[in-house]
Amino acid sequence: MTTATRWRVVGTAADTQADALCIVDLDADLVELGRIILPRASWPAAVAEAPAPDAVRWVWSDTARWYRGILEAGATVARCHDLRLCHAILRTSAWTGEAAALRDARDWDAAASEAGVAADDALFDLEDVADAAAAASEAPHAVDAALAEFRRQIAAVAASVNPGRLTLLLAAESAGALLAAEMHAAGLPWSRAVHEAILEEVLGARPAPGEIAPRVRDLAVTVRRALGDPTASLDSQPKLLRSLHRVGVLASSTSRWELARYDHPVIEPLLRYKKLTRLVSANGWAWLDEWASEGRFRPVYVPGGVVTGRWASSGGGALQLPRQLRPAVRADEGWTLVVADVAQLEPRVLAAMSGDLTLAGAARGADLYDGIVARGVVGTRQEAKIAMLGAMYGATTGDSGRLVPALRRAYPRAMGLVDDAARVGAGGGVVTTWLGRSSPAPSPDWRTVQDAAGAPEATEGDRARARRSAANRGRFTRNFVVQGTAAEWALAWLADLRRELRALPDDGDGGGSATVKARASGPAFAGRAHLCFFLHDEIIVHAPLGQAEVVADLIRCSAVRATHLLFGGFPIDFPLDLRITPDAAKG
DNA sequence: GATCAGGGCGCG
DNA sequence: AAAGCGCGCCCTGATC
Repeated sequence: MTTATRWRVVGTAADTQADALCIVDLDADLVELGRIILPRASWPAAVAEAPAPDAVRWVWSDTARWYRGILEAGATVARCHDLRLCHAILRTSAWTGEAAALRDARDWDAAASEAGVAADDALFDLEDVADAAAAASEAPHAVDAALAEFRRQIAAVAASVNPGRLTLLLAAESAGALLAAEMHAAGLPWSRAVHEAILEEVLGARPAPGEIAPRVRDLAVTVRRALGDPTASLDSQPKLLRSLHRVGVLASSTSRWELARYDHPVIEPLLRYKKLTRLVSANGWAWLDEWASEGRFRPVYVPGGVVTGRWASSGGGALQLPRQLRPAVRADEGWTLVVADVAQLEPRVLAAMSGDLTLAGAARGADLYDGIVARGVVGTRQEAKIAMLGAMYGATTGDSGRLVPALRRAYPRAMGLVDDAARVGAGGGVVTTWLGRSSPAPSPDWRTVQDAAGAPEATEGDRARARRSAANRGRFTRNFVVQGTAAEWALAWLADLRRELRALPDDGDGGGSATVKARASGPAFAGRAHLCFFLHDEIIVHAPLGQAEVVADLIRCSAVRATHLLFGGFPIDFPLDLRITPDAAKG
């Protein structure tokens, strides 16, 4: 039996020319087994040809930086440990042990991922690294810096309050980093023709550069007529507001929901105008030209980009694609999409993490809100939804605030968890998700405001300000525990599914156009079902037609395994809405 | 000319 | 019909 290498740390090599890399093999106890130096050009090959690739966990400073070249070379890796992302988790987690050493490692706080920077920069482009600041930002990428940080992190987890859960979190976060890079490389299949057809239907024919789309222009005329001012500016909020005031619409803002309350001939065309100009500027022809080429939209995902642990995105508004344009997400010929989203992810997560068996009972079956109504807690599904969102967001007024007490009576454990989180946050404390991600400590400014309110000479204004900012922070921490744990469930789901999809056989049947066209997904994914989109509680898998049913089963099984991984035997369902469809239009 | 904050709105 | 969490992006207008 051979000794399986568990960890391979990669970084730039010290004391040599800048284009040399070093790989350090470690055994399971982090004992160094050996080092190799190689030229950077052979890095992808070194990965692709490593023995027993699925037994290796690569340890590197930043997934976006190290993985891109591998993907371009047509290879993938099974597992990694992303030091930058794990550092960010561990240095703020309330559970971390021996955290002082991590906090002293300042290089790692500053290290920004390459994911967000220009994608066309060459890997390891050190040519103009002349000044100290740039050199410092390179420091974490050196192999010995990476190795030292890795040892600090392993020690911090081992000495933590809950090493098991933190280990899960770091693994899930790192798997997410791999997936983010892979989905960028694969791209979301995007039909330019469908997108153009939608634009033309809604806006009219594509205008010449500098011109305004026909429907927008016509609507602007209508709106200006209703305003009694042929030169009124519709795109400047202050000017539009003044124009509205002149015709008797005394709104305090020009937001849609406020304008909708006024009865005036200008309102209807104005709201339509706003809708259309939004489509033009956010996802119009310019977007199409910039973001959709070769049948793919390639957003830059930013794992860990949100404090709660959700992903963010950069460029193209990947996480804000309007439902209107979803039909443009279209599988290649011979392929299909498997689209799955979780019904009411956050309240289900809340039920599980609070151990609220009553709420978990209401959640059994397809619709949690119907379950709440069936138990007589509130009257309608809509009320159940509003009440639940209000409870998780901290609503105090309106219908939502009025309905929350009913929920509190029916589900004291679940509501107690979010109420506690709010109380802790309002008092300046830190809250922590199920797997160990903690909210940031309050800012010095926040503390100053609270302290000022406690001083003897404080005014009523000081106290009101402090109450307001305490309540704001309470709503943030209230939501943090739920949103953050939901993000953890989703990551566990993704990571498991990714592993399952990797095990599928390559559909390399050479079947004509299907294989040819799917090449847009890049060499690593051309013949095999792969994840191509992720949005908080929804995934899309791009799959060869023949694998669709298998993929659907894998998606369901992964959800079950993710639930078990996080919540053990606690009886909570996470039902999926799942469909196999050539396009991602929402029913 | 570049940058920033606020309003507004798309997504969950 | 609504006001309560987390984002990114576009537009405008103010400011350097």
